[in-house]
Amino acid sequence: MSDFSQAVYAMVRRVPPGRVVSYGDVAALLGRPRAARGVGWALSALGEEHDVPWWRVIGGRGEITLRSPDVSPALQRALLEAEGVEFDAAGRVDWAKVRWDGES
DNA sequence: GGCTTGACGCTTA
DNA sequence: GTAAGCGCCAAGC
Repeated sequence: MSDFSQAVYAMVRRVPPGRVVSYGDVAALLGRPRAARGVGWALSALGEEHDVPWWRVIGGRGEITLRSPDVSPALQRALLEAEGVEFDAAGRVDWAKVRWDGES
């Protein structure tokens, strides 16, 4: 496991319930503003054994963007809704409201 | 060391 | 507002 992936997991673990962050934001917090793809790759590499709330990481527009067959967008939406994150008719969250800026 | 793939993002048309 | 293209970074082969 590379330092970058480890840093990604550590950062995601810091995301409090009811808040979400974009791949680009996580990358930016790690010092790589353009490494959104790298963040996505790291999360896609997550195994069964982990305590990383990956569902709190969504696309830059506040919309869920998944590619993994093991996880459906509906599941991620359900997990977020369970934490108090509301979705609008377009399937997007109240970005300005639930966006985590890196502070506890 | 170089090419390909992928949970992304921004710019331009 | 939607669609397509280019650029970004990390990991696997």
